[in-house]
Amino acid sequence: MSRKSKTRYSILVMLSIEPMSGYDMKQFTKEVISNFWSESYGQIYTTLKTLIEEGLVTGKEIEEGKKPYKTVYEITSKGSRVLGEWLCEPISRQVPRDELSLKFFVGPLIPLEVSLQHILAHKEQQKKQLDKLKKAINRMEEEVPEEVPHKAYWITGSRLGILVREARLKWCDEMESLIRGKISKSKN
Amino acid sequence: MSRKSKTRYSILVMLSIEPMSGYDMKQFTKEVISNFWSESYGQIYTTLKTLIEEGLVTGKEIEEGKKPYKTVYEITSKGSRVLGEWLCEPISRQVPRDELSLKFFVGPLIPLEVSLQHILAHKEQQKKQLDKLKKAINRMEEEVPEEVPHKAYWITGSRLGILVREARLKWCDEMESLIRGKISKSKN
DNA sequence: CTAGATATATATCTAATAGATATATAAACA
DNA sequence: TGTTTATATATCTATTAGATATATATCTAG
Repeated sequence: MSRKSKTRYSILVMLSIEPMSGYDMKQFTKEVISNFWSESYGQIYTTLKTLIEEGLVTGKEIEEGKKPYKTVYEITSKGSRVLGEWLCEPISRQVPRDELSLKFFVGPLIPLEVSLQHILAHKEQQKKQLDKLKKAINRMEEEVPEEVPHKAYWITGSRLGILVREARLKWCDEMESLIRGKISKSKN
Repeated sequence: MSRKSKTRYSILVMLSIEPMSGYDMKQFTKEVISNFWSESYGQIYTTLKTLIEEGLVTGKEIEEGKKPYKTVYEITSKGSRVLGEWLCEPISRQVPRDELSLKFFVGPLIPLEVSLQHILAHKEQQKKQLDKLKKAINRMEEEVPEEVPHKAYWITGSRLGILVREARLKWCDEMESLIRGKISKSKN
């Protein structure tokens, strides 16, 4: 079974929303789908080349005003078919690599004050992401017209991000009280 | 800033618990820390070589009975120091790559029956993991002696896995009713 | 008792990925 | 005016995922 790049499909997903340049795709991952996906330039530009060779995507150069050229990519009907097939395949597990959990697996090796800092930093970060997701849902509810078939999925998708971050925040509270308990015990 | 392999540190973490062979480490990731970490043989054996070169780890060949030799690795004091430094560094963000979310971002392109299958499969998988984690906590509470300083961290660590999986299960319910609603609408 | 499956153990290879950097122009800014 | 930020593409390397190869030992079902 030959492994298949997921970058291929993430590009097809993005182009199924609207035509974009490689730069646009990087922005899209950063601003719209950063909640659950990430791509680097290295992945985007090299994968675009193979997608064109395979006829799943076409690119045309565009010039607007004095700006330098850019290439806007579009998904082909073959590309849509390939995307459709992949969407129907079972979801493959995501490999877990949670650095926070790895570090606290040997929690006794971390000075208590540092442990506390780790937790507080994680809390802050999760809160920020939570806030961003809630705002995104509000914006979608107001601005995306009801006729857009993606709307309900986009909102529910953001809900997953919210629920997971709320869970992590709850866990941070548990870990924080474990650590604070150990700190106060150590002061006796 | 040169990138540093996280496999290095995951090996040091495992060896800080107890000496192990490469094979043991693979088993350890699969059975003990699969909740939040994963390593492949390719990573383990090649990284072990560089860790030995750097003096962070030593390996000695062992023979038990008729069994073929194996090499058991131990962390050195230098290794412990390096691990301790890494444990105090801020936690770097984990790159998000959630295939389930990516697919449902273009939910309208998936046939409703297939969407339902995806959700039901994910639900099943999360339930299994949840069950495994709950059992692991029970086992730890009973079998790990109170004097082991890691105990409270191990239990709280498993709690994170539980909370996150419960959140995902709750989301599955939301997504399931969205899809079932669309299915019944489509039958009118 | 024996063929096949599973567990122990190490090693290696390739495709995929993360993250950094290089390059160049245009626009914003201070 | 010089500096930073945004647009845009391209490329390179270290890291990682996943597969496969090899060999022995042990378990198990016919």
